[in-house]
Amino acid sequence: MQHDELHTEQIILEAAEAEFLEKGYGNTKMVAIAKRAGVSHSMLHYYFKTKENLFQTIFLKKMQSFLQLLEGIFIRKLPFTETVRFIIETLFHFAEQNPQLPYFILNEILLNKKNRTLFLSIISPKIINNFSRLEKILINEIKKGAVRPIKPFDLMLNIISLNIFTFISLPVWEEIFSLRDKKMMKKMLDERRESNVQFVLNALKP
Amino acid sequence: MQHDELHTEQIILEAAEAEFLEKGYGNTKMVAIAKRAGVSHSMLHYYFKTKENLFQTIFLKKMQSFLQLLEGIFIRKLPFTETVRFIIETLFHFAEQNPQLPYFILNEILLNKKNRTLFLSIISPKIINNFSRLEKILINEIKKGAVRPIKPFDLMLNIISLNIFTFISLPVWEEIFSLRDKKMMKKMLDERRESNVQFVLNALKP
DNA sequence: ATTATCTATAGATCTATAGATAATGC
DNA sequence: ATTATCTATAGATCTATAGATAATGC
Repeated sequence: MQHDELHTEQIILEAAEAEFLEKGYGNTKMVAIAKRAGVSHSMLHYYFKTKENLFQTIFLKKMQSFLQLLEGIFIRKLPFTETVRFIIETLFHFAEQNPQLPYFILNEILLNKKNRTLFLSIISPKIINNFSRLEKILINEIKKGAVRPIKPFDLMLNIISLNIFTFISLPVWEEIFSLRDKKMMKKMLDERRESNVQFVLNALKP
Repeated sequence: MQHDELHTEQIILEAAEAEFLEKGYGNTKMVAIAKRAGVSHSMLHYYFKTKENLFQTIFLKKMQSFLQLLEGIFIRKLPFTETVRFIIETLFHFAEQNPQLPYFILNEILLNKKNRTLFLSIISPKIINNFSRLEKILINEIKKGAVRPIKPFDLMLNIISLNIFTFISLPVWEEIFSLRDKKMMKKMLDERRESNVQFVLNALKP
């Protein structure tokens, strides 16, 4: 039975990820994860000791993919307008590929102060450098008169709000517009992404 | 002891509201509500039968105040620019007065399909009329060339995103910027509100 | 007699573990 | 001998109720 170890551990992780992302920590039950994984629930404790532990594994993994996004979002050295477009499109694309992630992370860091502190301690160092670089470029553009005066923090929060909130509230729009069709959904999201880019770029015109 | 009825029921409601808004349905425990209210937890069942029932009372009450916001947000007949400003400021002010509410309602309608359907069935009729009126005004402004072409839904979702997400993510900014001081917080929010107005108005310029 | 309140506890559910069993590796 | 897995169950927690008690109104 030894060859099954990796396999079992893996399907537990996948089931746990699905459950935690759907329902959040408090509403997720170990028995439900076990059922979804198709193993006895004692297996979860065999591999991960406690629920808290299993959750941490998932949460850290998800923060990791969030970090990768942050790495990628600032790297390119493009003209200002293109930088803004690139940030929005990258953020939007990430959320599209991981539609449950924004709400999951938000939910856990809002409900649990420990998670919030952990999240911030991991995210902050990555943010600070990149953000201050963006800040410089922005201030420079404003000085040149190419961009309307706006606080860097406001611009950043606006971009995050416009893109993340679209996905957080997606289940509501799905219900309102009966977006059962994947094709329809894709079209709606493509339009929404471009709308966000245009909205922000226009808002920045002097 | 009869004269205490209203009083006890009231303090239970207040405690329940505080707990549900802080932690959400699943993470709120009846014993915790009872403790907060300073009564025996059997009192909660005496007045409200079940947890589900107590929650519904709170949820409906909160949707009611949300409905009142919707009533107020569209009434004024103002020039387009002033209408947009009024909508943003009213929405922002409401969220400022009820900082936990956006996340609470969002959370419950995302996690529970029954709540979502209930929410939509109550909200929709109020929205549809007002929204189609705003739609007409917007299309007219676009025709006149006074406003850049944008889909009414996008504009609406953008306004909601920019204002609601500010408050949903507030606990994070509080921790990052150590906004313990109420005065500092107020100043930050005042600036944020005006920034949102300017951002949207500028984004709408042709 | 009715109403409000508390204590005690039933019954359900959930996390976690003990102990038995089966399979593989030495 | 070690590892993986299951069943059974302990122990904690949570919702809900039964039944006793005290206070007020008739």
